[in-house]
Amino acid sequence: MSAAASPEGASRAEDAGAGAPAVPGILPPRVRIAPSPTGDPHVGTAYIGLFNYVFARKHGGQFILRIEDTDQERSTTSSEAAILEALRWLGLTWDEGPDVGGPRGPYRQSERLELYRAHVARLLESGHAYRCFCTRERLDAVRQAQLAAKSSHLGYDGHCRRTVSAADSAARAAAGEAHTVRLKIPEGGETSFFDHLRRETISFAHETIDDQVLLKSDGFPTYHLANVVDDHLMGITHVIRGEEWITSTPKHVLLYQAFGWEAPCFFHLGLLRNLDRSKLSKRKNPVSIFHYRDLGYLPATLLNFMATLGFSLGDDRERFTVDEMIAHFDWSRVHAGGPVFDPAKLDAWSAADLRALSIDALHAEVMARVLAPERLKALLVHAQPRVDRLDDVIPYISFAFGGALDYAPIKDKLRLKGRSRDATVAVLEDYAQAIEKDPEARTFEAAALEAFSRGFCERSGWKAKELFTLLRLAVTARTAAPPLFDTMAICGKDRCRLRLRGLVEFLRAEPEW
RNA sequence: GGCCCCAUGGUCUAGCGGUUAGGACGUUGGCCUCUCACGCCGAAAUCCCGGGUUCAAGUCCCGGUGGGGUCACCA
Repeated sequence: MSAAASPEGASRAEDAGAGAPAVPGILPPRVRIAPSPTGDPHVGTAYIGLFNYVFARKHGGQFILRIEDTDQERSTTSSEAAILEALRWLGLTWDEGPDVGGPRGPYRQSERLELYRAHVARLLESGHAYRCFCTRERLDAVRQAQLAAKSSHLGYDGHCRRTVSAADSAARAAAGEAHTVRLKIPEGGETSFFDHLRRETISFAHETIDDQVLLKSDGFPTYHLANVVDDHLMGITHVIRGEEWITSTPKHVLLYQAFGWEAPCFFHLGLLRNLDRSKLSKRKNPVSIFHYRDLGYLPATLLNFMATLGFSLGDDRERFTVDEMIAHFDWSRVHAGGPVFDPAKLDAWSAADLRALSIDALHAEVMARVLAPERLKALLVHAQPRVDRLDDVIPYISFAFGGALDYAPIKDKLRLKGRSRDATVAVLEDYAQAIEKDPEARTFEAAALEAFSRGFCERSGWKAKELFTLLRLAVTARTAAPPLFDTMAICGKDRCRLRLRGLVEFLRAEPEW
């Protein structure tokens, strides 16, 4: 097999002097982001995307969007569409991807299954991988035993690797027995790779690496296999991703070696954090890109803010454009620590950026986004039967705008008969959590929300009337509003999520009743 | 718990052996002003700890501590 594919005219950027090259790897670079379409488009994807995009633009390379939809359980086409929409909104345009195509497609992993199977066959043949016939039950039992024994290494015990002969393995597979294919990690020694952001070699002893499943029993590849095969076939020269991947990089390196391919250069960026320093999560912080879009941040503000989370121009300027970031970009200017995503600072910058707009530009933004005709009409449908004068329309529909609400004026209404404060808080949290897990309700369409909510009532023991009243108060801070589910749909998932959490916080600060 | 990563005010960062440790958000005092906001001026607040290297350490090395990640037929 040939070495890593190099784009035409590619050259290796080496520093003539001593030490590491100023720009490692093959130039111009081909980089990618590979989001999994399993939920709302995440700011973490945008964050990693920004650095990939900037690096590609800096050196005249290509920025590729690849959809990693190998999880049949969780991947949805609507999520994929949302990712594309969100990245487009931010202006992180890709050169190759599932929508625009490109020379190394297809760019959706579910359309590349044959490729993965063929490559797995190669590994099986070369002895770098083996079939595993262990059942879920056995795997669970092994894990439980390891946990109980407080074993320092958790992971597969290598049962099929040791006990199933090559002939047996092939025969059982031919007979149609369900199995996975695992990577055969070498027994002694270690595997290391150079992290070009940290400018350091990171090593892992083979004993600490699990025999990773490469091909699931449903015939779909896992991330590790698909990622390596695709990065190679797509000519990816630099893998710029989050540091949650550091521990699996040795598996990837071993795969490159098994295939006889040259591995790309790795850069692992720090993970975005909540205020409490845990990994950014929607429980504690808005993480959907749509949240930032729908609550009215300018893409340039968000991009600039994310850029400063790890990158700096090198002087005191921190307000800069993506083009300025490209002009000044250098890996030595990128910090490896995981930064806290502080919404207060984003808000301050957003305020400053809005003030810097001309009135005409501000007007255009408001008309296009806040008062977009479709959105306004959807609200007018509900305002029409309820207002007496045109001038009352705006105050009436005001619940659909803005972020957090003040619940102090309706404090007394929140005391539902027979429901304690804690029970009220609990039901709000349960509801918010359950809605994320429901594939229908997640779409936030009125009918789906209603069906879900009625079902939720049955499960939780709350009457529809009392729960719906509570939700109306949470979402609008009013006792009178359009039908609840229309209201929620129009306000949108992110605004509702924000307000539900806002009410929980408000109630927690109240004395028990 | 094993392994791995990270470490400058509360937060994001500048610093790349010698600085009164700079900027921004936040907090706070004041000015401006019909209110608020903006704007302007000021203040408090940081090099995690311990060794080592060096004439000299926030800066280099080691250890500790703390935080984070990861240990799935999820990515």
